[in-house]
Amino acid sequence: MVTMSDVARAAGVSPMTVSNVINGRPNVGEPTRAKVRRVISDLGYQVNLTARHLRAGRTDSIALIVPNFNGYFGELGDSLASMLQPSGRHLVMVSTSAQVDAELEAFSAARLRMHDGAFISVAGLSAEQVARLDCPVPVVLLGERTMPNALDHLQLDNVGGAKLATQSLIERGCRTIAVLGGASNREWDMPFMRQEGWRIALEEAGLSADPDLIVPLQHFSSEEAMGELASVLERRSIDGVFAVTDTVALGALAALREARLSVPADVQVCGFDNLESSRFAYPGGLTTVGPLHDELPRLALELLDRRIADAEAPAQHVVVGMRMYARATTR
Amino acid sequence: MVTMSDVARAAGVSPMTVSNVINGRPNVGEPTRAKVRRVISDLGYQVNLTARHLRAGRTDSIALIVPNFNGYFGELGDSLASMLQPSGRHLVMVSTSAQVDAELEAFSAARLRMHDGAFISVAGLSAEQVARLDCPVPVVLLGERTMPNALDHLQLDNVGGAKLATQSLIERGCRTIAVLGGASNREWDMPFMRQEGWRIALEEAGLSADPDLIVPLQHFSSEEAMGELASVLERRSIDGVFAVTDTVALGALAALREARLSVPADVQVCGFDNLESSRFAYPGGLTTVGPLHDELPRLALELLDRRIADAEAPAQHVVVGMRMYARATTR
DNA sequence: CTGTTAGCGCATTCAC
DNA sequence: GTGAATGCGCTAACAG
Repeated sequence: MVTMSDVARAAGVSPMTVSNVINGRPNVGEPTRAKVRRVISDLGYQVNLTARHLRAGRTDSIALIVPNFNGYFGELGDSLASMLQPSGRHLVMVSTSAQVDAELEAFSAARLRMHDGAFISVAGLSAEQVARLDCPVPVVLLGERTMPNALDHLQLDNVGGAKLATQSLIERGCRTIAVLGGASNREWDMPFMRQEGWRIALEEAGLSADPDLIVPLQHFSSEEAMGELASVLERRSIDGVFAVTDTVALGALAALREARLSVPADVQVCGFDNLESSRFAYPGGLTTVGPLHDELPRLALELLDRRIADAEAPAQHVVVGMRMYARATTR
Repeated sequence: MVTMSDVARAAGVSPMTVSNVINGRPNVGEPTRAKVRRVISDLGYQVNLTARHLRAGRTDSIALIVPNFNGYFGELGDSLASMLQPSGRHLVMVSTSAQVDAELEAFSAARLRMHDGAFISVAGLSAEQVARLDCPVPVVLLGERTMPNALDHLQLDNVGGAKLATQSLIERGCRTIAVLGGASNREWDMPFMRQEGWRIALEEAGLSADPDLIVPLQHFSSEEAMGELASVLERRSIDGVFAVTDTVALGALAALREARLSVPADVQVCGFDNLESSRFAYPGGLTTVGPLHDELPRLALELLDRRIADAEAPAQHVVVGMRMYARATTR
């Protein structure tokens, strides 16, 4: 491998001058600069980013650490990547496969230090585990869960969004609304918060939040959702489904089709997330709730850049408002 | 930050002994090992992976460099990430936003050297540009394009898959089949190869490959696909659509719905990729072609591990066979 | 079993 | 405008 010293020797200058040329520092004479440039390209020299990082402490990379690459997080990654482009930084996405031990490792100080900053989305860790995290670089939490600690935190309005979704189903005539992907425990995690929104909306409308209509899921996949809703449909009749994610809603639509129920005539469906692909779901787009387009990545980047600029700034907790995207799975 | 020397000093040993403990090397006495372990945890020490990389030349990370995170590549990333888990390696995904300059930078020796190996999916670079790539670590090309060079290369059978898709539409009665996302030029890139499969299938069946039925796309998004197919439907009638990706097919289904055409009665649709979510598309899953489940990531990892084991092994070009997944968008 | 020496490739500091 | 010295934190090779 060709190093900076090799270039320096070939150009008849010191390594430091090569470094100055590469980093565009001013105090190098034009002839020297040109000479060095030539040698660099002749030798095909490229900086060793690892050595630079060790020495200068900068990587120009930002990490996005999430439970999986597909669906919601993939879209988020694409948005963030394009937003980082102008500043010359790179987004690298890392998946924890939604496993607690993989999360702990990916969130470790050692791994975080590989980047200039990180967005981390916690799936399995408890609030206490997150509070114990040692973050050697600026970190913004993209959280479903409520995180009682000193990190910057961007959170979707889970309860509000779920309430909005459920209310719109009620307004459009639903009376028996299942929550697909409801809570399997009492923790304030994503399923529980979205279920809370469902419960509150029902109760405010004078309807009862029937526990029999809470359908917990393990993986929140379309396939699992389809199967679980199918079992519900075998034992009782419903006229609305609030799916806790758009991916889950996709499975719900499939189950309803199998059961020969018409959407939105017999059963109305509302999702959560507003995925790009949801606009193209049958029969003319999935009704769903979500933040304004690109609002979440924009705010996330603002939080991170603020933290990078001032490591001592007080931690901010920002809640992203949700709005309705009424499409064809509701009347 | 606490370094290895800090730990060594506090434990009354040399840095080398700390290193030996951390890396689980055998020749450390049990009492010393225990002592060092205690100090490490007391001080909250964590290895500096950058320094380790500089010194030892190993990162335990594999890069997956792709045009975007969403859809097909997101699914691929999830598969590869779980396959790498057992060997203790981590997948990091990097997006080039499908831009040529971003691709050149992401594929640069400097960036590749940050990892123990890389899977790279070329979107914009020409074969000559790829041939000039300087790869300082093992690299496997995941390519649509035919790449005439010395790198290991895993390629979908684009022509064969497209032919299979088109043949199945013909067998099921289609006579006027549009290729949505066809070629906009004469290069052997993904759209051109899939269009070739379409052309060959038609001609083998004694049908003509009408250029008017070739619908080029720029971004291969559902939205663009929907708009472009809508214009086609305004000017002529068709009874089949071969969409060059499942994402494009989703847009096609939406356009057909808007035009009040029934799928599969009036128009049949076949995609390409077999995305997870395609199984849940209306009306009972999208008919599509794709490799066997996880065959592509499995073969890709085999190629990479072979290359890691033997840098001098001859380059392999592997073509992944395609099969039909007949679902409800065809009769 | 443990310690010493040396250096990975770069950039900060300061001298010329 | 340019160069020499120094060290970021770690580990390979060897000495004891």
